[in-house]
Amino acid sequence: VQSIENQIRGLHLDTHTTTSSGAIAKPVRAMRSRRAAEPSRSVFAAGGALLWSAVLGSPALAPEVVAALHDIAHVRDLPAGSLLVSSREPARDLSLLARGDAALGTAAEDGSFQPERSLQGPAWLDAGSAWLGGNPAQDALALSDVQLVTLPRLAMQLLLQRYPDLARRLVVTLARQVHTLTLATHDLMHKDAEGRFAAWLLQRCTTESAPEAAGDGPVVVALHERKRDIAAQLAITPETLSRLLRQLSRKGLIDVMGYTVRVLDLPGLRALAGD
Amino acid sequence: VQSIENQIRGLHLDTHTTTSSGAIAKPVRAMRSRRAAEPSRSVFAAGGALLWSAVLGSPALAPEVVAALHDIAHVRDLPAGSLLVSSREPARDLSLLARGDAALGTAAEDGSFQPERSLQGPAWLDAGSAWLGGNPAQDALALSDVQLVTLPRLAMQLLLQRYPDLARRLVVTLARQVHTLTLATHDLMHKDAEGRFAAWLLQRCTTESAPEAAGDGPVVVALHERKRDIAAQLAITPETLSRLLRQLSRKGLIDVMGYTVRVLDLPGLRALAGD
DNA sequence: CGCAACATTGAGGGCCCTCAAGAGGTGTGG
DNA sequence: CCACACCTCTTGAGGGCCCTCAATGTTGCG
Repeated sequence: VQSIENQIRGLHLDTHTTTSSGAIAKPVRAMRSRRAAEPSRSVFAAGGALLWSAVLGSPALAPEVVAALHDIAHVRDLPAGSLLVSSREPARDLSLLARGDAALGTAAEDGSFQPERSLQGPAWLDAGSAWLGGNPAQDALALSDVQLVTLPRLAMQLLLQRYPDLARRLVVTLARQVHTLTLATHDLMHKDAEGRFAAWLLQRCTTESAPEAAGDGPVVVALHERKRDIAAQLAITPETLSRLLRQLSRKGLIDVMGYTVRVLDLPGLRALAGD
Repeated sequence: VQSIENQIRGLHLDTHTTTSSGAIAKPVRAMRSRRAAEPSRSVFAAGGALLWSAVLGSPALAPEVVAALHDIAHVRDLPAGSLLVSSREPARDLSLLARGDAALGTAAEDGSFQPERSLQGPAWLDAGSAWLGGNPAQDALALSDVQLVTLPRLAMQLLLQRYPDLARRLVVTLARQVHTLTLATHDLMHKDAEGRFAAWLLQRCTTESAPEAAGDGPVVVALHERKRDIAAQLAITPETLSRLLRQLSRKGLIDVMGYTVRVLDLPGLRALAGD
């Protein structure tokens, strides 16, 4: 249980870190920073096509569909710390994050926030709750300045009627969420902390270093979030994560330098991950 | 880890139990039984309308949509123990259970099966994987003789194009699954065994005794599955579940008689469940 | 420099799993 | 009909994993 201010502050710890001395000996924290320095054109630059293909699938949407989505979308720029989705009021819109970082979790009345999952860049915040006529199951908190896009459910429903391809993509989006959540539940039920962390690391390896060109010996994973947030995602305490890092490092599976992890033994990690 | 035969056998333990002596002193196991005694007309009796409204929502589907679904649906009667969905091969169909009981979980090569969730009656087995072009995240095992319905993804996609209302219902179905899984993940991450069991009991109270007419003092919950399966759903061992039952019973929150649980203190249970 | 937050490390303890034994019930074969 | 195998549930003893609490080191900031 921690205050929102703390979580935000953590993201701005190192706005000018790469300028400092050692890039090896000291933790190189490739946090998401310096965002304000860039112009705000964002994903909407190309008329929004980039945003929609990022969240609705790669085969580009028809221009008229993009235009229609653009018509019904409400776009808002919100500061870090904003509550983007609240489980206390009925979900009337589909919501997605066009730009910035956010955490899904549970917000308490006292202002604390328990993160369960973290999101970045263009990604859905909640594509499902609006269809159920109830409240979202999770809250969403902006960890950086963000651009929030909301799609009224009723308007979206009309669009689905008109553009069957859009409906198919929404189905795929939700199916992917079901898949991800099913795997997450499975891990929580059957794997211990070590296994879950190994699986987490492996996923970071594959999704992050897509250009797996260079000698695949030591894969380097940069931790984009605070370790306590990683721990929260794995449902363990920061202390346990710290011990796990040391433990795996002692076994020679990984090499930890601050916020940079070099994976030395992929098969070994896979064995720990269970399957 | 247990053999499939054991799980099946467990369901037929008491085919003629209600005829026996004491309904109070002895465990009254209202298991799903005597199914073979009933005629096999099943949910498809009324032209399938019952089935589809059960899995796709209450406002009845248009007759032509029902007919179209019926056209593309493959219906199979399978014996207990059949593997209904396999995570070892790509999902080409949406699959649902028209009749019977099944468990979702993980099947190992040695024939053992780790259940994670149990389903009964008309219910979706897997409405999502087919859209992803990959393998299902879970296996499904028939616990009783079942009627399996599969819908080829391609044919389904054509139907979604023709009938937008059908697309909307599929979206709602998937959204509901996302909601359920999100809550399950939350419980696993933040609640201990006692809290998860309390939450499970409360859900059984509300979904089961829909006709909450009679004096709401002692709510009676009948355990439809083996306790070891309940334990598996809660990600605890049968031993722990047994101890939990005794513990809650000693506290006066519930009263346990075999497979019948009387809930004596709903507010107390709610407090244990956390929220 | 002092403060605040994060990460790390150690000590202690609680929750829950593992292992083992026993009771009760059911189906099977002698 | 009874012995036997087999399953389930229960109960106890022991132990491991991970949490909690506390102290310390490090880094960034006013």
